[in-house]
Amino acid sequence: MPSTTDAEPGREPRSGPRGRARRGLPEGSGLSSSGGRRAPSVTGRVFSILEAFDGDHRALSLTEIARAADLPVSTAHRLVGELAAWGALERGADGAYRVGLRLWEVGSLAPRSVGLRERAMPILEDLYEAVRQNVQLAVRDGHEVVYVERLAHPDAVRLFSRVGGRWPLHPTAVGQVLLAHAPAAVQESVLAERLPSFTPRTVTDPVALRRILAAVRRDGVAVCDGMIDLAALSVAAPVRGEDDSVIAALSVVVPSPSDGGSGGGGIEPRTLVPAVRAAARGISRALGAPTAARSDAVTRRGGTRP
Amino acid sequence: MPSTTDAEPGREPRSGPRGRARRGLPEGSGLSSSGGRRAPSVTGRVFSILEAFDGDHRALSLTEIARAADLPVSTAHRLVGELAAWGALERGADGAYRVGLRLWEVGSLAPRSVGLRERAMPILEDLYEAVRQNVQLAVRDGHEVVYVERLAHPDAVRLFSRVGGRWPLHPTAVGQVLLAHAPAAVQESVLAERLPSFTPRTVTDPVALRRILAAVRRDGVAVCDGMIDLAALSVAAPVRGEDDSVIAALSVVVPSPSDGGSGGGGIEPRTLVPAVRAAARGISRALGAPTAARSDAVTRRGGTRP
DNA sequence: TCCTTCGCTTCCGGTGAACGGAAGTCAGCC
DNA sequence: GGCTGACTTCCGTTCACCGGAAGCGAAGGA
Repeated sequence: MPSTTDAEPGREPRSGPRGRARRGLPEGSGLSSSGGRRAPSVTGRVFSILEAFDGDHRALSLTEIARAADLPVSTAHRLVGELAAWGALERGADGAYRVGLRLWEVGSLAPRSVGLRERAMPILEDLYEAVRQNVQLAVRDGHEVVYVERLAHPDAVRLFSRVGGRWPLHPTAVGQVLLAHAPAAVQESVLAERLPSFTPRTVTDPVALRRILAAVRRDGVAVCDGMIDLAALSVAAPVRGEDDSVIAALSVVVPSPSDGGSGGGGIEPRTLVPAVRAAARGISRALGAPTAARSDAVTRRGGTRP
Repeated sequence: MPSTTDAEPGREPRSGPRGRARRGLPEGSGLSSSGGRRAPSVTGRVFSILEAFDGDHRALSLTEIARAADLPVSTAHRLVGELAAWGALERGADGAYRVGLRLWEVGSLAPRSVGLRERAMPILEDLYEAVRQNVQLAVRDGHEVVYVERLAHPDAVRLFSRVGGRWPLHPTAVGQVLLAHAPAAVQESVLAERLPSFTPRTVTDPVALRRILAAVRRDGVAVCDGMIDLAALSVAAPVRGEDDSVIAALSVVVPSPSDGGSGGGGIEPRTLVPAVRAAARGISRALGAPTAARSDAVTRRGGTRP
């Protein structure tokens, strides 16, 4: 039994705040030179070096890497040297290390991001042209959404998310779509967590969330108003794969009408629903989803090509 | 002296055909159980596993990985297990391994690809809207171009390149631009190689190529007609960074007018030059390039937004 | 049904790759 | 000139890694 894929243990919730050692939690405060556990494989150390980089830390010195990865400098030096020799890291003229092109190349073979992206792109383009706002494509990984693609108009609402970035599932429209169609075990496990709140409008109550998820399944769209940022409202719809399961979600983010300030010339969110739904079906069809193919005539955009 | 970045040793030219062992070359043929050299670090083995994946091999079984990476199955099994546990690889329901989302995430922190891409995207979009053909953004790595982004219209010429893919410098317009502005050492070293030919029109003669590079520097554009694919013509211009050095190249690919067949309703390539040049300057400006900023008024695209 | 094949997984003893403290080097700064 | 902080090199010890071999289980053929 090849197994593994489905049950998914939720992949350790994205290690704590950076800089904090990644050992256990046993405070103790002591240097713990003997007690502390550690995943002591070379591979593990390499990973912890890679994890030292994130959206806010794209360039790190050797010492910073060593500190973030909780490794002795000399060890970090050796490993970083190997990583840089292969091209996983690159060293700038300033001596700082950055993620290298080679690593990006391999990463760009990931079917769940780039593979998906390639097929979705033309349709995302069209949707973007139509709304001239933020258009996002995301997948679920464990208990989080990972943004795979994003087209952003310079004048559109500024978002907190980022291509390659992660967010919790419950306060984002894409997350709600993905959660609503996730295996029951995942849903329960998310609902059992204490969910973080970002604005007064963030829904964190399990009962309320459960109701929302049911609505999302019923309507085929999720609408999130000001749950992460009071100024933004997003509308998302599910993207289905060959086996008709939901593998991604598509969203448009516009200024929130309920946000007093900026939203002035905003679009009425209701009008976005058909466009988002149609685009999501379009992508599903491009991926070979059975149900999307059925209503072909209806969903087809623009004129037929001669 | 932090060094390293510039001299660039050309990074071992993308290991041979896959499946071929990666040991030295000493044919010998023998099992070489004792003689054979090998880069025997764990990190190196991990890399050779990652290298087993490429555009034509996005899903591999354990045995295939072991064969491609030239590792004993049991060793591959252990390492692949660690990679999968972290998320660098993912195992599908079919038991095959694919590149994982986590690796893609880290890769998407690479400043030379995604960082560049993020700033270039809006301008690429506009150019794409204008020409409705293939628009590409690429950087140089050693003696190759690496394609960082690509917008392709469904009806445009089908290209051989791929986001995340590599090609030699000399037969591509982006490559010629990047080579023309590369450090002298790199240029000489490329010109000294025996350059592969792809079509009858591929320029491989060092003298001719040198002339082309000079023209590219003079004109600020490269035009490549049918050097990789007789049906395609591409026009490229340089993108400059903060220090005014060329860090990327932008191109538009259209059907070749000299190609008898399809090119029918093609665009006259000459007309593309200003658009490509303007877009490249636009990106340079967005990146903070000094020369691009200067002629701001001239390069500014479209009307000012109210 | 039994046998073979093939791919994956597990086990385990020997060993050399990796570890990391310590010392050396180099800038920048007081 | 001495100090600080970051990076690099050295080297003896040790334990993580290696990989052959055996065990499994599914698929296919007789």
